[in-house]
Amino acid sequence: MTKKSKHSVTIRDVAKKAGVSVATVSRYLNSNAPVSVATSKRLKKVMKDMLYVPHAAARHLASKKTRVIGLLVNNLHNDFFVPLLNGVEAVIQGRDYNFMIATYREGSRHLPPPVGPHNTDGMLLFSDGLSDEALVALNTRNYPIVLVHRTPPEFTKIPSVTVENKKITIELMEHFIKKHGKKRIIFMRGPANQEDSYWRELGYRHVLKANNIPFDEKLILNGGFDRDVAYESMNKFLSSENRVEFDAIFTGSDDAAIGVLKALQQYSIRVPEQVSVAGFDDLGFARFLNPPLTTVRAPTEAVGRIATERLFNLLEDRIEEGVVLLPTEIVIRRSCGCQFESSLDE
Amino acid sequence: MTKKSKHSVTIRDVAKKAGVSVATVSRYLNSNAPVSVATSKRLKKVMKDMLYVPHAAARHLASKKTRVIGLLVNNLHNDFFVPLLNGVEAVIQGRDYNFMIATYREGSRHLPPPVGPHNTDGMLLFSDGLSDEALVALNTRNYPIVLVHRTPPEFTKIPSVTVENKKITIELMEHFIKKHGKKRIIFMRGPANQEDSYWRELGYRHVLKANNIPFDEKLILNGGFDRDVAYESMNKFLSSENRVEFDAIFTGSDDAAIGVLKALQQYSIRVPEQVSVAGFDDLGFARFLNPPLTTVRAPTEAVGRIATERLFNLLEDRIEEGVVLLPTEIVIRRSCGCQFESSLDE
DNA sequence: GTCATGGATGTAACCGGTTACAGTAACCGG
DNA sequence: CCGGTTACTGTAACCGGTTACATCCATGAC
Repeated sequence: MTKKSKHSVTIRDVAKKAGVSVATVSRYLNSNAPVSVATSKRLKKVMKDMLYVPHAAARHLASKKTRVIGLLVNNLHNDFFVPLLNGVEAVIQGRDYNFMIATYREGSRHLPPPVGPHNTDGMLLFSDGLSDEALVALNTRNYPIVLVHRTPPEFTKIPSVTVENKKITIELMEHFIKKHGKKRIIFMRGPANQEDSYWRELGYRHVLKANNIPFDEKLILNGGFDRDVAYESMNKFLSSENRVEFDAIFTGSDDAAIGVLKALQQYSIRVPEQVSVAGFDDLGFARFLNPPLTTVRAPTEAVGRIATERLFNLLEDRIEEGVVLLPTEIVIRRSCGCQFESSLDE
Repeated sequence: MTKKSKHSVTIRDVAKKAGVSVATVSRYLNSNAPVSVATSKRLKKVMKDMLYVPHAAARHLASKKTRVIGLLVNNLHNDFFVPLLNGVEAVIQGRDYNFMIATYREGSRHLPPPVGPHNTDGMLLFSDGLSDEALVALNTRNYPIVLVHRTPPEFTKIPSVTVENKKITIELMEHFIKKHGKKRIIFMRGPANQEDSYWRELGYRHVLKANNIPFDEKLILNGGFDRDVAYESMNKFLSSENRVEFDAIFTGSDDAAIGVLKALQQYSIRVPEQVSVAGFDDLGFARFLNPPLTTVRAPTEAVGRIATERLFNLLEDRIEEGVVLLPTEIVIRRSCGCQFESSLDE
């Protein structure tokens, strides 16, 4: 305990040791003004010797830049986030930025969200915890945000990255109906207010109408895009006294599909012989489920990557507005009833 | 542009409007000194009216606390991280802390890791990017760290949370050998230096010796605990001109198992009829793979939770040292050859 | 009535960087 | 030889909080 053991090396210590002013050290650090070769070399050595690492908070305070971006999500209970995080990470890696993850849902404990202008330079928003008004407020304060799987509020040009939901759901439902003759298709909703779920439901309803199949509220379950929620929900449905007929299930997400398959299995309902099942996302495990899962491939890693790139564009004062809509495609495997020998579909 | 649009509300603005000093405002914010009821009420209102949010960097600079903890991982390419992140998140949620994720591997571009004493109050370390010496250095500087799936360097008491690997691998291999008569078992390594992989390999070698089965270097593949790496590796092995016999595969992780199953499938090798396969982790999808995957259940969410709790103990000056070793258990399903009718194993 | 005590508040230094402004020396063209 | 650049460096104010120290007042013990 010769000195305050906590006290770390500051820029002034470095400056003194190198015989220059703090300004020069700062300039060397940020290479935003010329520093002579001799001085640079000396500083480099001194910093290394002293194990100097600039104090982030001091830097942020003075420069008004945190070099941190935030990602706000409802929760992390989903394998879906792995590709998303990877997309984000891939872009951040290149820059000299950090990455803060926070969960936030409607009615969260803390009123101001854990990430925002006070601790990040910008954020990716994959959460319905913030109202449209809140988004507009952030936007007009010039705080960079990029929405993920969410449509920008009306009259704003907040950039957004999402995937095509409705058309592809229509295609998938048509496949159930035309190819497999299904008529009683269960639709599993995602979390309330989740937009993907909204669009998928629109597609679902559209198809029913187009095929003269009556809409039945009883066939709408809540899957929460979550294996556990979906499992509970499916279980409850199956155990219901006056359970209605059904011959197919669109689970809304691959993760939910896992829960559904588990429930069906426990009731000895065979897939696809008795009911068709389809998911959404095409997560890595989908092709290896039992049976291999028919699903919709969503380019989630690309979503993360593009959203982050767009955020960096904003941070670097380039203009970014409007929605980037990435295409999705149906991946037919066995769970819908198609009799592929094995899923050698690619 | 009446005022600098970027300029946000500061504590002085609040103080002025409320007719008190900044000190009082600060005390109200941190409730670390008495503030009269009347003043409190007034401040509450003023803050709300002005939409005041304390500037994190300023706070950190002055208080020497960032209220951020870091998680350092090699990469995020694995569903394994979902339960881990959830464990961490669950604990952080309760406190008023933030959570920074960074990837870092041996020989990363930036020498000082992206998270450390300069921008976090402590960190969870699930990465082999930092040498033992680096750990010791951090530790002696009193920077709180908790290791995850990594043994503390010798002579240190750095807390660590991990799972039992060796004994359970021995059990699993014994199952392959005793129950299914396997003798040519492929062992897939994880990433180089990954400790779980090291212990599992020790278990593997132990069992071979105990059963008088010769060790064959050709049966050691690199799976990287990653579905793509494992797939490539398996593919290469299978396509090799002088490929050796094998009758079982311990993939090292469920994620790798996916890649292995894919490769086997493409070579029309049937699991478990021709070869047994087992994974590790028991990720959510494992029971639904085709065939359902025999694996080892690791309490990954608990690892994340406990590690984070221990980190908070350190932050709050409570003593934490030594290894917490969480138990693992074998989950028998079909991929090893056991003929369960269906995987109603729970 | 006096003095000690504790509640409530204010003043100003300080945290560790950045950067506007200023200054010096070397160099260059005419 | 001189005025104007350009390269490099230094001084000190500033970013927005926290907190040590001081002050003031009301209360209660004696």
